[in-house]
Amino acid sequence: MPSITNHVRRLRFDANEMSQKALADAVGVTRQTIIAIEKNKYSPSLEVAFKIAQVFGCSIEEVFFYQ
Amino acid sequence: MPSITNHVRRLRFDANEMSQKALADAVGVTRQTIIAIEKNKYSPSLEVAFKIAQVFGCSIEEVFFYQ
DNA sequence: ATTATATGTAAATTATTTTTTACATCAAGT
DNA sequence: ACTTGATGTAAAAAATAATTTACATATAAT
Repeated sequence: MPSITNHVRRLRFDANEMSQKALADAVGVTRQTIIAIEKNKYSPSLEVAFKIAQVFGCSIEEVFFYQ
Repeated sequence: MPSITNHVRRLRFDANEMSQKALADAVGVTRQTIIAIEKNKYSPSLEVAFKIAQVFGCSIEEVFFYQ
């Protein structure tokens, strides 16, 4: 139960309905990792957070929200 | 060997010579975690990254650098 | 001289993140 | 009817992050 929320799913749909697998491939992780992040099962490592933000062309703070 | 560098040590000295322990306490981790991050032994979790940035009053991107 | 604070290093353990594998349902297209 | 792609769920294993503990050196202050 992480204290960090995120807009990954929203951003994924905004990004031309990008699929979980497409995002996973773009980021370089497995689909399970994307699912876990979207479902807030845990929050990602800083490296994965950077990569996700990069794929969506925004800053970490625009994707992930602390508190 | 993380592909992320950081300015934690620099920011710590800029912040009135804040000690490793003072930063660790402010962030809510142990001194070993701060040491590991400063020495680039590994990069922190997203949560710890957010807290460190918060302590220094800046964004994650001003503390941590991807690539 | 001794106390206190800051830093350095190291190693074992615990906790968390990520991968791997597997199978399920649903909808769209052929 | 069948195939394909997208999503959902689950659980074990592997990888990485973080804690705990311990001891070392150095410097500054009393």
